[in-house]
Amino acid sequence: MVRAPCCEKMGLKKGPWSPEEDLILISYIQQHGHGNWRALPKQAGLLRCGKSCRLRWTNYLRPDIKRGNFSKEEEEIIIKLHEMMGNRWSAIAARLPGRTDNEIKNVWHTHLKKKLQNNKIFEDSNGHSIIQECDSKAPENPNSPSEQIVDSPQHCSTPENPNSPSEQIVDSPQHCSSEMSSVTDLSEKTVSKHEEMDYSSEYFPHIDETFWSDELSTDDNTNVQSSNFPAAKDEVQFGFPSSSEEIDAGISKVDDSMDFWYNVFIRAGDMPDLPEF
DNA sequence: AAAACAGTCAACCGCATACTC
DNA sequence: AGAGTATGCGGTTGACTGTTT
Repeated sequence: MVRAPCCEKMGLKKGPWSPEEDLILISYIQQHGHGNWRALPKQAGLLRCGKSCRLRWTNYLRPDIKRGNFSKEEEEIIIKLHEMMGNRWSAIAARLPGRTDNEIKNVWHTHLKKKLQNNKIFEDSNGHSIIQECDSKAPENPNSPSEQIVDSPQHCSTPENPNSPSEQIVDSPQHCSSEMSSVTDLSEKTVSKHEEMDYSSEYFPHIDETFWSDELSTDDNTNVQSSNFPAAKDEVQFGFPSSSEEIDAGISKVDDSMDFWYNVFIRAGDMPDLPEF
């Protein structure tokens, strides 16, 4: 299939976005929504490709994005979900309102992966997580009997791997308690392949079939008992639009959002003139 | 003080899939 | 049904910043 040319087109800007570009994009979407990303930059007067605009909007400018450091609870959720789903960042992001897949991916690679390593959880060559005793060193022989196969993303229940969850090698959520639980704690809860797991909602939200669908949007989390996700909805109530539908519909919440961004630019002393759309 | 190194994160790339005609 | 197009996604890159030497 022939792919349409995109950013390589001459004249299209790449690289970091300027505040002016940001405001133009925000302003345009506020007025017109983002029905067609490809047409958007031209109509908005941006020298960017649609893909770049979409990425900038979804990963940074979208007003329902929660900026700032991840809370411990959020980190725990990411770790748990990653154990279950592997690198399905968008699916993980769908469980963390206000966070983007890109952000979660970055956090995973920069903080959480290291955190897990510090807690002596290793991955062997097959992608299995291996927990090591707190006072011991990394396994020289990954097949040593003292190590336990805890989890492997490949073994998770996914549409591609239709085995029922009860048959999976999946780490129990309680292994990721607050403060990342000590390694001693982890090793005490040795997990073998056939050990019965506690999937009660006390530790983890109820998950139904649609959980595994990529199609879920962040505002469609009704199949998950969100009460188990601290810092979910309440923390992103700034009067910002909570869904793209609201934005598209031009609901008044968006105006609050614009006020927010205008203030940001004004404070920065960098308020550009907006073009007429 | 400055060079080297490490960490972080926004942005890009290319593939897969969904959608439209 | 199939070609063309749009969008979503995960992996990767590279610029920037902070820290160490």
